Amino acid sequence: MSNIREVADLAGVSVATVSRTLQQPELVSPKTRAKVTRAIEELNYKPNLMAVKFRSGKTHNIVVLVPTVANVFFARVIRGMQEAAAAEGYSLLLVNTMGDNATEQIYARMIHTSQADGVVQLRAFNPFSDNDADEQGLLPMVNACEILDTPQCPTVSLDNRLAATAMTEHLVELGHQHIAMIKGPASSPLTRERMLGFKDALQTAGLKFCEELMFDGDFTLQSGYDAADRILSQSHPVSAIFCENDEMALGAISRLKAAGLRIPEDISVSGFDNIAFAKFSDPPLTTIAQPAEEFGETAINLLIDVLKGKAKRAVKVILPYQLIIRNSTGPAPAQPVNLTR
Amino acid sequence: MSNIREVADLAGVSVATVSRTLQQPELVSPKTRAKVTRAIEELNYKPNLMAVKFRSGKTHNIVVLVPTVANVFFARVIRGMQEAAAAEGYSLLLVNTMGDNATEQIYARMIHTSQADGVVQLRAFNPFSDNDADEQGLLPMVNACEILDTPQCPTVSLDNRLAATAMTEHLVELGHQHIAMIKGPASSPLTRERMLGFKDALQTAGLKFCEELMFDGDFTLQSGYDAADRILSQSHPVSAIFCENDEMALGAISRLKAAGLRIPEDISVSGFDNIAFAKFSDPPLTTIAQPAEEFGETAINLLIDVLKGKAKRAVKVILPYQLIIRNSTGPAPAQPVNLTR
DNA sequence: ATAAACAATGTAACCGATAACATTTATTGT
DNA sequence: ACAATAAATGTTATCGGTTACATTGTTTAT
Repeated sequence: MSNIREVADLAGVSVATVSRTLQQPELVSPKTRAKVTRAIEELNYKPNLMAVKFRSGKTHNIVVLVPTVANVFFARVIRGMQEAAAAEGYSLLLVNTMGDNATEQIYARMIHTSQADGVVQLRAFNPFSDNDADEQGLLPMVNACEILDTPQCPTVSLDNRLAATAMTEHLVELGHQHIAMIKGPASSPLTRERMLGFKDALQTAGLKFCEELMFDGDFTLQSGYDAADRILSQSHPVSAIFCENDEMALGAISRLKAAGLRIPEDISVSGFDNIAFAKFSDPPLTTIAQPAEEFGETAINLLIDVLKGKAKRAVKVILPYQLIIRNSTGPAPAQPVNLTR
Repeated sequence: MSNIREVADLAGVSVATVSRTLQQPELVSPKTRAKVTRAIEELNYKPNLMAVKFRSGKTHNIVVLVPTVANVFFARVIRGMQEAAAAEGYSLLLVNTMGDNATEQIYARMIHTSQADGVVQLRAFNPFSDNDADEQGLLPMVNACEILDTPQCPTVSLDNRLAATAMTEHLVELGHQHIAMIKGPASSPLTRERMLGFKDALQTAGLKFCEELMFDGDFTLQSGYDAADRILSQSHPVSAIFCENDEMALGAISRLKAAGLRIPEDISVSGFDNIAFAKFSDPPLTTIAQPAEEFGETAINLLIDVLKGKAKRAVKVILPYQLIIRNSTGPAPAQPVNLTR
């Protein structure tokens, strides 16, 4: 692999001239430029960007902490990030953290070892909180999707509380009075926010909130299936289930159908995220659409602003949601269906 | 950010000693080691890995060309790669190429600019074929999942032809004689291989292959839906549809149900990949399971072997498939159902 | 006691590009 | 024609580690 010196020798100029030919060609005479260009081609010279990055102290790498790349929603977010990063000449170091704090800390530390310039965190966990407590909020990080309670960095989020309220109102308008909820992990702020929105709507509607109708899940299909199973074997009446994401909704529907229930005639089910599968499920899923790609794009652009020093750290972007009504939700049955059969 | 020289000064030793304390502590006396360690802690020194990578010429980065991270199957492959890479101290530079050749060439070239050590390509396209034709097969690349026709590098694949034969035999055994196929893009070798396997099985069973029953798709839900739509509006009898992946199968099922057809009583549908949704669809999908994570893991390990110079380039790993029979396939109806109603 | 062998540490070149500064060459004005 | 200025090019320190080689200090063997 040839280096800049070999090119300089072959072209009969100095290394500075070669460097200038590539960086500021207008400073080099056309004659010299031609010589250099020829030498570059002859040697098939490609600048060693590792050297450039080392010297400049800018890696143009961004570490992205993703809880699970296998999640369809995150896959869309990643796509948005990818495009925004490419447009600005940045590369993404994607890390599938499986929600493991230690893993996130390790990878976030790549900015300390000069392997990356900044971090995008898609989970409500501060990977720097540990041993760099003092530096919190000063490190180039952007938090998107699932937001920290007291973020010191720019954030990109949805108003989950309001979105959950909108969904709940939709169910209430259909006449549902006994609404169960399949939640995400208790540790997730998303879950707390969506639950608050759910409660808000119930209160407005004059319905009472029932703790026994809250079921735990972990955003996977299987957990939705299992939660539905628990719903079927308890005694409270239920005419609708508000699931905190589409995967769990689809898992729940699978279990409800296996029990012989019709959706939405016997029981309504709603999701959250509007993943591609939502439109093609049977019945198509009522859900909340999030601008996933825009989450990624915005997060990356904010981070790049931070890196360029031209962003205020207090930026909090809130993206719009959209209630998508399909056929998995319908009017509440005249009288509660017996779930345990 | 402190550097090795500051540490050396504070500890009262030379930079070489600091370096050795970190790299080969056994060469440093315990007394000195303690001094250095203390200085490192005091300054919160973290080696600049960019400098290390630059000096060593090894980036420990691997470029991964993924057609779409949004594809659930690839998401699993990525997860496998991630784990294998982390175990060996490598980072992944994930690139969502959208199947664009130019994009792939640009990113693959990162190994020329010393930004990455090797490439994992998940598509049947040689990103080096362009202007580096001479070097083909000499560059550190591993091709997985969708394989080049004449690969010059190690590959990891499934025997797609045999898997498709197994699936087709399953349908034939159920009595299906009029089997349609929803294919992937014609450019994909996967499609060619699976079609060959499909033909093999038909021939063995003494059934004739019918070109009119081949429908194009692009591995997305929507394309499966659209293809099913075309199947419904043509005149040949069809009692089963072999879809080349699960997404298209789920899309097709959605359309068939909308037409009032029962699955599998009226028409059977099979998929390929066994994504998580396959188990929870209605009906659960008969499909071919691929060890997705193992694809990723094997690809990364092969590449690392290549990078270490201890792998022969002719390695071709073939991973096992598994026919998963669920309820989307069933006995062929006694007499062909009228599709166009 | 002294040479030989070994352990511990230091010195400085090096990786490849960039850019501040120095130097040479060309152009302009009078 | 010659100084003044501008344009083009060259020289070299620098980024932060690693490591070959040199040097100094400590044991061991005879």
